[in-house]
Amino acid sequence: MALVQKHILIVEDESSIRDMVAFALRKAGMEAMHAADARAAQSVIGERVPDLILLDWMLPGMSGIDLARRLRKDDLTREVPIIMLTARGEETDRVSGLDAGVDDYVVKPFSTRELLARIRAVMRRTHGEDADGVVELGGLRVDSAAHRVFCGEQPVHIGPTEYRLLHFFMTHAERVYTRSQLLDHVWGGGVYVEERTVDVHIRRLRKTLEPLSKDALVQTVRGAGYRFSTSV
Amino acid sequence: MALVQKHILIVEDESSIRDMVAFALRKAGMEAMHAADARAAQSVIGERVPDLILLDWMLPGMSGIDLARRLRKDDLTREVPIIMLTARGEETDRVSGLDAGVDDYVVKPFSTRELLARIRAVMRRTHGEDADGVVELGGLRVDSAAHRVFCGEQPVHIGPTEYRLLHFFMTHAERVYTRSQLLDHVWGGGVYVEERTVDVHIRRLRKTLEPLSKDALVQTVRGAGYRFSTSV
DNA sequence: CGCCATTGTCATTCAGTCGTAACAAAACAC
DNA sequence: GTGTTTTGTTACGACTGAATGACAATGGCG
Repeated sequence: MALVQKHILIVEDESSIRDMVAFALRKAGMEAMHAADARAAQSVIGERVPDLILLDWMLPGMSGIDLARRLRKDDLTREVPIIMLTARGEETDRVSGLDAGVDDYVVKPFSTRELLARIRAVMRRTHGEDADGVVELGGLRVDSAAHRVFCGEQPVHIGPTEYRLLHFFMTHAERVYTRSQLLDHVWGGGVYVEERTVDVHIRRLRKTLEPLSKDALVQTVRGAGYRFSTSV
Repeated sequence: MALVQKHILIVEDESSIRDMVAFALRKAGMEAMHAADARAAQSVIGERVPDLILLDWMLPGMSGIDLARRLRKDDLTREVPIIMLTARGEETDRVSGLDAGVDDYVVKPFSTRELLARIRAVMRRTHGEDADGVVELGGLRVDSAAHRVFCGEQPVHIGPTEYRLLHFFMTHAERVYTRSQLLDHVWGGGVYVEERTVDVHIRRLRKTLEPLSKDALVQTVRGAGYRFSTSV
């Protein structure tokens, strides 16, 4: 966090909030980018993919949720964590937000303290991937630059979807994700795929990890979803 | 909340509001301290640092905002959550308040019910269950993000219903719940299930806690129901 | 074009979990 | 003490959700 300055994009139409957040972010040693609506956001993202996006729920034109969904569809932005800014009373819509693959929520009005805490929490969670794009966890190593997986020194052959799934898991370990969330994060939002398909790819992922006896890392949480965890 | 009485400081110049709030707080089992202006507030805080501060926006002399800022600077009071009381129409100024690190807002006129709800929410957030929803009690840890239970570092295998039951207990400890209440809270209202079913799940919960010798946390209150308590 | 890898879906099998009833044990009232 | 009420415990059938394997469709590549 201290070494590499994180870039945060704020998508918010109210300039007062935007300025406040930008000020707080800069004071916390992050680089603040901003956009007033979805269209502007997309152009900003086009120039530089931010490390995290703060997204207002209600936006003129395309809504925050729609933008989130769109971002999840794009390979370039699929992995960028999104924190939604919602007004009080909109919390009831949480479900649809989580379904869109949003990482967290902050309800307005919020303190900059809370916002920063959430940002740090999400980044910690999403962390793992260092500068070179190498994640190492539970005896596995994913090199996203080389697009390869290693177990120790031994390279592991893995299919494209299983690779993305594993990569997502390793950068979001110790947390349950529903099938729907996995579809959003790994497949990209708005894709028309059966939820049960996730099961199959979990199976395939486990099968490739089996000969390395690393299949126990992918855990089933009955009634909830799946989890990647280093503790049995 | 029930064990340790929380001290709440009300900084408000209108005595009518002050009294009403103080009355509501005491009825809710909290200790109310009060001050009419910033200077008085600081002297009260000097004697005892409260667990939460209710701060009027407009105060004679130093404004609430300034006081909040000052409290945030002091190491002793930096972590004390602050809820701002604002008159309607001042909401536009929210931004500057949020920047001062205020945790929440209540707009006058407010109901004591809403105020209490906000107080509890802020306390839950800043104190016990915060950020990702980790509850720790009696040597057990429930991580709702990971959907997991730990005893120390050791993960505990637990079924879905037992998990929900334990989670409810740990977030509502030191209090008896009837079987009917447990059914409402853990099973969800409108489900028709025999009351005695609760017994069975209590049994199952105890069984999974037994090998950790944590089963004594789940206590029977004859004629009333069950209770989760850290004291034997 | 034919081959192979990969993908999504389905049907089937499997395993875990649930609620209930039945009986044993404990606590209580008298 | 006895009788009654309340709770503990176990076993079991029904059910749900997950694992698995097979299959057809797709698409890249030589």
